[in-house]
Amino acid sequence: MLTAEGKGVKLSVKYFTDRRVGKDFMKTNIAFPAIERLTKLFSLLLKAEQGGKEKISSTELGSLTGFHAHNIRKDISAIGSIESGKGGYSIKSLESLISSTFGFERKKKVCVAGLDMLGAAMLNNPDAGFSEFEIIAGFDSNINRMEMISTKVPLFHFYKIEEKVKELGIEYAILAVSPEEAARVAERLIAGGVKGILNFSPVIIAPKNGVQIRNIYLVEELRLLSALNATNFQQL
Amino acid sequence: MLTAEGKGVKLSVKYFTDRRVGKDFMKTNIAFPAIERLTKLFSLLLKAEQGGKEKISSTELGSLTGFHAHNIRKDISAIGSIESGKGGYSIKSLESLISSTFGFERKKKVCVAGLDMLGAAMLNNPDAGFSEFEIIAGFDSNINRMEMISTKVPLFHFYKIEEKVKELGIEYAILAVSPEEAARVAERLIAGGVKGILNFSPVIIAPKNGVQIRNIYLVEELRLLSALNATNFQQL
DNA sequence: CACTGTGAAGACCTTCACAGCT
DNA sequence: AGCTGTGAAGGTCTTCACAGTG
Repeated sequence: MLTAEGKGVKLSVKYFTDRRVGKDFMKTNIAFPAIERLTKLFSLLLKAEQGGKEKISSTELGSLTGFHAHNIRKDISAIGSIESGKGGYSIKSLESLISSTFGFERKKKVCVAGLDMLGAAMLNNPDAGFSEFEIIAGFDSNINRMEMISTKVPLFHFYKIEEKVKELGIEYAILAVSPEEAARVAERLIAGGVKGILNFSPVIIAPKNGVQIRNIYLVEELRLLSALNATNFQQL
Repeated sequence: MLTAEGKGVKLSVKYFTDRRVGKDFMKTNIAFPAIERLTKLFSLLLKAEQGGKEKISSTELGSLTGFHAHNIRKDISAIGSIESGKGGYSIKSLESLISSTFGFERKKKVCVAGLDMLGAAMLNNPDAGFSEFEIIAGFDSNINRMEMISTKVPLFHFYKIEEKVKELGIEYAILAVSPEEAARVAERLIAGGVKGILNFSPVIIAPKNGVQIRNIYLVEELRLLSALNATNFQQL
């Protein structure tokens, strides 16, 4: 719940905890880890709802996700309060609280840049079709490769990125290109106006002008797993 | 990124502080976020070394990664101390400090389970070849599909997972199967003795008996990007 | 009375400031 | 002089405990 506690600007390096709304600074109490957890809960709720369930308690959610029930309640109370009673939260209300807070109801258009095997696999990812994300374009630099890909999604050359991203209203991009191309292609996507990039290329792309970036680098993820083992790190 | 999974216990090398985990107090020294950052630094150092550089300062590392120099120095000092002088850390020494702490020198065998487009792309990932990870087997349930895949890596049916993982000494698995198969296949991999799973299937697999798991779910990653935008969240 | 909601306490992580080394 | 190394301080996030609620 939003409290109108007047507070100064705090620019911590990783987080803005205070959000400016109009003239006032409103404490949102919503932290990055909380956003991550609530996003995971959302996927879980969709599944539970399909199973015909109507209510679910923080304890149940906890054992399904591995998060502590305490933490889940706190996260939920940070974004609002909802119908709850004997068996816990109403799944429908919780779902719509999360989706309205984070804008999950709205459909969003996505493109894939880089159509080697990994990119082509993303282009045809069946899972995206069941979500609010719609993959509506693919880009590559290699005409021959593009001709060999079988897909219903229209494909274009890299030099059309800016034009098509604007024209089609693409908001998010999945990037799967060679390390050499990554920075240049990312810049074109940003110039076109995407708001976020999921980067699977083996290069770190730094966040820029409010464009959200997630870098997912296969070898680094494997290294992290092995580092966790080497230090006997125990995930809860 | 981090991460909600960052809960846990660690074995320490030097200075011990007590950390509470459940009811127990365990010794701890190196934190999850630090392991993540050091892993990223390692990839970066490899690249810098190829460029012929010999020394690098914490400030330089900071601007390349977006981390604060303070934080980087602290992370490094948590795992040991090394040759440093005028221009900063010796790249070679820093590299070998990180790799010996986390066991990155040792070669590790990896398999891919699930050979639809995404899995097949992982199987042929050229990047893995330049790392300490070697992909030496693929598994699937569909014989026809397996015959259509062109690769040098030997492929087997799911029912051989336990046998082959043991026989070949496979330590890590990349999982890219349907949501229905995910849990069963993961159990077979664990029964065979893998120590970590990188799960790209649209299902959360919970960590179990010290087997490290990273769940990377395309739609959820896109949702996180859009949630960050919806809350005006600013990354560093 | 089984559940949520939440201030307060505490664990954890980052940042700071400066001593210490080269 | 330039850079690292690190206790201490300061933020952030999680956990606790119990009040509040249908």
